[in-house]
Amino acid sequence: MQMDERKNKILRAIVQDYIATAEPVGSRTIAKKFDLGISPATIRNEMADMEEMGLIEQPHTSAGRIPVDAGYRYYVDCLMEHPKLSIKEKSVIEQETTKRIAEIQEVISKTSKLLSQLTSLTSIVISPNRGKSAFNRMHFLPYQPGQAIMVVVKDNGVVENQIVDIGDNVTAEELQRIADVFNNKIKGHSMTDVRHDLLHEIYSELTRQRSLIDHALELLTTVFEEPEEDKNKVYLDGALNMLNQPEFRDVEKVRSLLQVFEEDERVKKILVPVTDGLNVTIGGENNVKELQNCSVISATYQIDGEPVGSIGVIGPTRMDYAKAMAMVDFMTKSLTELLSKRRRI
Amino acid sequence: MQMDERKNKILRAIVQDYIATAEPVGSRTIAKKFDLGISPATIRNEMADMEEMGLIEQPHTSAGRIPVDAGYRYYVDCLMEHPKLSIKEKSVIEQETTKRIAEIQEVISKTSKLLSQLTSLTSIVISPNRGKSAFNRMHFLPYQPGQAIMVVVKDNGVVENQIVDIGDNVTAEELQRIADVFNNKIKGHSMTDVRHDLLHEIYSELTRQRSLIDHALELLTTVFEEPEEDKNKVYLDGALNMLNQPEFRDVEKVRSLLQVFEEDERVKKILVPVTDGLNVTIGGENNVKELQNCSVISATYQIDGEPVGSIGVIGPTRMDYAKAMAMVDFMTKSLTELLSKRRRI
DNA sequence: GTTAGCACTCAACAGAGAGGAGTGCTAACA
DNA sequence: TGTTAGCACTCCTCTCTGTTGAGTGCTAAC
Repeated sequence: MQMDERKNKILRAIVQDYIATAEPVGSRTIAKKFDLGISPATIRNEMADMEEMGLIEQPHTSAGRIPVDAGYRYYVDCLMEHPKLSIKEKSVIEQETTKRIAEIQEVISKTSKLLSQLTSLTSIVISPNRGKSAFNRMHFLPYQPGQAIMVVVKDNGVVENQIVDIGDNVTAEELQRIADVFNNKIKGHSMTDVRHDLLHEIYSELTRQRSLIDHALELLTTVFEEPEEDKNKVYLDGALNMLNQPEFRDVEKVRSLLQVFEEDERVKKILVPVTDGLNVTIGGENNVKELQNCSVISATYQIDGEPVGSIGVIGPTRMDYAKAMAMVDFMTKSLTELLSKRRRI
Repeated sequence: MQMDERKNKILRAIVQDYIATAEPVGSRTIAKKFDLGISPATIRNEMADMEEMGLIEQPHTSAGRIPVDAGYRYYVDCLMEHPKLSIKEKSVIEQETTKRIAEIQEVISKTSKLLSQLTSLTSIVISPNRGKSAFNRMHFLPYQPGQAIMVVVKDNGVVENQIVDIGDNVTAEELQRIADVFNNKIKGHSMTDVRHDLLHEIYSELTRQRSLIDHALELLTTVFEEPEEDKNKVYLDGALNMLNQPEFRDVEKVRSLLQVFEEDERVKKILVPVTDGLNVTIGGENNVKELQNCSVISATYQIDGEPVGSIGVIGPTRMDYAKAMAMVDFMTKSLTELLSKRRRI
């Protein structure tokens, strides 16, 4: 059995009307609201066909039809029109994002908030792994007896400082010498590089301060290790938007959903990694079982052409896919641009 | 009309039973469950009295009694026994908190999580204002043309760095001179002090670099301004515990409650500042109107004898006050101790 | 002052009936 | 052969009704 043009029109009507009203759609409703030029009876026949094909279903005998996962899937893949964002929507986004924002975490957080506001859905953004930044140079500054301030500059321009325990009898000159050796040897290398290749070389140059070197290496490692808060941090906004959906009129459902949202690890699982373009996960396709009634639209944003994080929205399967997809798409591009622009050095 | 011992016993029974079951408590129930040695009829008479006194009420004519705010208040103030935490509970807390935790924010966050877990309520902790730290000294390090790294050491030992725009034609020596002036003049002063008293002096010493000084002051100010994330940050955990309460079977109530929880400013308002001891706010006593059906138990924790932040739990008015109060009390002390211990310098 | 007895109230529940939305089927029609 | 009108049928939803049971207040007896 094939989907002809008329079936397409009817299915599109069903999905769109159900998205708008959250009520099962009857044949008469379609005939009235959508000008298809055919009678309710004909529509009924077609609907019976599509029910057999597994695209729609009846909640009960005397109800209208609602789409099932496969129906949404077909709608998203084949029937849906892909509207551009309106000028107004774009300008809102641009207004919000062009405010100079210093911190990368703040950019992400703002993006997440904006996305949930504009879609009235729940937004998820996973922050980029800063990682992969290489060592550029280090400085030591006096702190107090037995301790120094170690300032590390990374290749991506990030500056970090840390208090370092040193022996009581280490002079400023010795510290400077250590810094010099580090700066000469490991500039442009990541910490793993150092561990693998350069350790021996560094040791041989500074045999006298070997224990101090060990210490400094240890500390550098902690600097280059992602601090917990930067490691793929999850931003989730608009969770309460879900409560506006009639699908979540039941507190039990609300609880199980919000419980997922509270656990970062499970939220991360929601966003399927895609390398390019938009990913749409509908209902049962989802790998988190509490979200069997939800759909997820996700994408990957990039820094200098390299995918570094994910962004997406989540809503009931009955969501406005067209709008949500346009939003996520635009925000992904906007974020990619924003993050690539702000890199310096 | 006075509360005699028998009324006390009956009210205590009503409150305790209602806390446990969330069902209106009838005279027969009390007579059966609590061995008061009087008949249901007598209990009914006493209950009628107490209803007149505004301590309890009937949801409808043929229902048992439930406490109203004033009833809870009387219970908390006069009737409640104050149990100590069990050895087991204490050991759980101690086990969790004695794991060495480096970051103060992490201490707070752990505390909040623990508190909500142990009470099955929603916990709120407001992190201390680090503020009030004074300037100790500053250093400049090279960054790239036109920019330098400004490293600031505060009196409390905190080290912070920031990228500073300087003119292209500013030499390292000039920067050093500026640093020297700052280090001599404003050591031990807060930024407001500087603004008020020392500005003139600094200007006169460095007339030549006046514009640069302005810039440096600007930057110092931002360093000494609390970064957004540290400014009385709100930690809220176990919001979903509320959904377990039969009081929140209605999604509308859930939404309005969670909406309050999402706004830090409103959450802060929930915790009434107290200088000493525990504060119990019951139902309508609360200043956030969405929480008229909730009670809040809060306290203030200290660093070196000075109150710096608040901690508390929030639950339905029908909460286990005794347990919650014991928990908050213990956690407050534990936090105070933990934070005072870890200060150095 | 306390208690047993009793009439009364009212929420909660279940069942019955009406109304209505929507279907599938059949037969007629183009 | 595809389309449509008509009609019987299904089943949800709402309302009404009666029943049940928990719990009360009142009265009178102890």
